Amino acid sequence: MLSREVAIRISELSRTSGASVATIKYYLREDLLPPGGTTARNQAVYSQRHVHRLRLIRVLREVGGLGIDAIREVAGALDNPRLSRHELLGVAHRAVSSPAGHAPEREVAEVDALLRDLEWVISTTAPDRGELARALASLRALGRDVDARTFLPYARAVEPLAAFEVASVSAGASDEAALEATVVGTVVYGAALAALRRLAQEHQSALASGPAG
Amino acid sequence: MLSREVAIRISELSRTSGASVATIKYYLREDLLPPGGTTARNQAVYSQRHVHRLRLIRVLREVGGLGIDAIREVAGALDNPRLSRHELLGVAHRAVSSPAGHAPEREVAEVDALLRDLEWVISTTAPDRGELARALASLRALGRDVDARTFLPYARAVEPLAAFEVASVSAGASDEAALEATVVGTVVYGAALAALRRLAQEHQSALASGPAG
DNA sequence: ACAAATAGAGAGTAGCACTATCCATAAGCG
DNA sequence: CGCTTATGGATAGTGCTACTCTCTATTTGT
Repeated sequence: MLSREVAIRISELSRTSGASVATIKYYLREDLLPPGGTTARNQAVYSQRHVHRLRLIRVLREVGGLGIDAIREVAGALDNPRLSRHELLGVAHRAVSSPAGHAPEREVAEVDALLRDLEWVISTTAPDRGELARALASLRALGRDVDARTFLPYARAVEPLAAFEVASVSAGASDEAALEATVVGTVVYGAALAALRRLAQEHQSALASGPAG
Repeated sequence: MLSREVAIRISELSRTSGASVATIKYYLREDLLPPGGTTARNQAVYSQRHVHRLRLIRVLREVGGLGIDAIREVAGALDNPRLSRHELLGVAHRAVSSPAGHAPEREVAEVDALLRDLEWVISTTAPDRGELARALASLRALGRDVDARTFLPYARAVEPLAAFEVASVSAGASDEAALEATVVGTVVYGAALAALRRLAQEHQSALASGPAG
C-alpha cells in the first residue's frame, strides 16, 4: 500500500528485471506480460504487478527452463484465476512436463500399478505417468532388468515433501498468490531438489572413495 | 557371448534405435558414437557396443534433455575410462547441470553454510552449489523471505537415495559399466524423481481438495 | 548387370528465443 | 521552444542447435 500509483516505464521494467527493452516488448507481443495502460498512442504505464510478473517469467525461463508457450499457459491461468487449487496444480505440472510424447503402454500399465500400490490418487491425464513410464522403458532399453518397484524408495522419499508443499500453498492467501506459489514451488524447488540430490551423491561418493580419495 | 562377430550395418543401427541414418551419421561426425571398423572405402561394420551406445545417446537426449556437447563429454569419458569413480560422477554431474551461469555470491555463501551444517563434503567446483544458490536468489527475487534452511528437508529426503545410488554403482562391475550406471542413474532416476514428486503433489492436492473435489 | 545401400562431406532447414531496425509520436530538459 | 531521448508497435533479421538433405564414388546383394 505504500507505493501505489507508481507509473513505471518500460526502461525501468528493463532495469529491475535484467531483460532488455526489446525482450520485454517480445513478451508483451507473446502475451506473457499483460499490456500496460496506454495513455497515448505511443505511451503506456506499467505497475508493480508488471515488475513482479516479469521476474516470474525470467525465473521460469532461467531456473525452470520453461519455453515461451509453457509460460504463456501459466500466465494465462494467472490472469484468469477461475480454477480450483487442484486445477492450478495441473496447469503448473503441464507446464514443466515435456510435451507428452508417446509413452510405451506396457510401462504405463506398470506405473499405474505402482501408483495403485502407493494408494496415490492420480488423474489419468497426468503427463507425469508417461514421464515415469518413459524413464522405466529407458532403463530397460539400456539392458537393466528393473520394474516399477525400483521407484518405490523415490516415491517414499518424496511423499512428505509433497505433503508439506501442498499444505503450505493451501495455507496461503488469494487465488493468484496460490497459483504463483504452486508454480514457483514446482519449478524452483524442483530445481533445488535435483541439485541437492546431486550434491548428496557427491558427498556419498567422497565418503566412499575415502578421505584419501 | 552368444552373438559375437555380428556385423551390423548402419541401417540396422537405425532400426534398433529409432534414429534416422542421417542422424547416426551426424552423431558419428560429432564424435558421440565411435566410428565403425571400415572394411572398404564406403563400408563399415558396427557392433553391439554401437547399438548400446546409440541407445544411451538417445536416452540422454530425450529423457535427460542433454545437449550434444554434454553427451560428447560423457561419451569421451566412456571411451577413456582412466578416471576414479568419484571423478566419473563429476563428469555426469557437469553434463546435466546448466553451464554454470554466474551465481549470486551472497546466496552461494549461504548454500555453503548449509552444506557445512549438513556436514556434506562438496568440492568447490561443483556446479550444483551455484544451481542451488540461483534457486534461492530466485525465491527472494519473487518476494519470498527465505534462507538456505528452507532446503533442509529436501536435503534430508534425498540423502538416503544418494547413499543407495552411490553404493549400488560401487558394487558394480567394470569402469565403463560404472560410468554408464552413474550417468544413467543421475539422468534417468533424476527424471523419475522429478516426475514422482509431481505425482505425489497431485495426490496430496487431491486429498486436500476432498473426495468430492 | 543393376537396383539399393553405404561412407563421407558439405550445405540446407526448422524451431526457438530473442534482437535490430523503422516510424510516428511523446516526454524530458535547458 | 527546440532538441535529444524514450516509447509503442510492427516487421524483419539473427544466432544457435539438432538435425536433415543432397551428392559422389563406391560396394553389395541378387
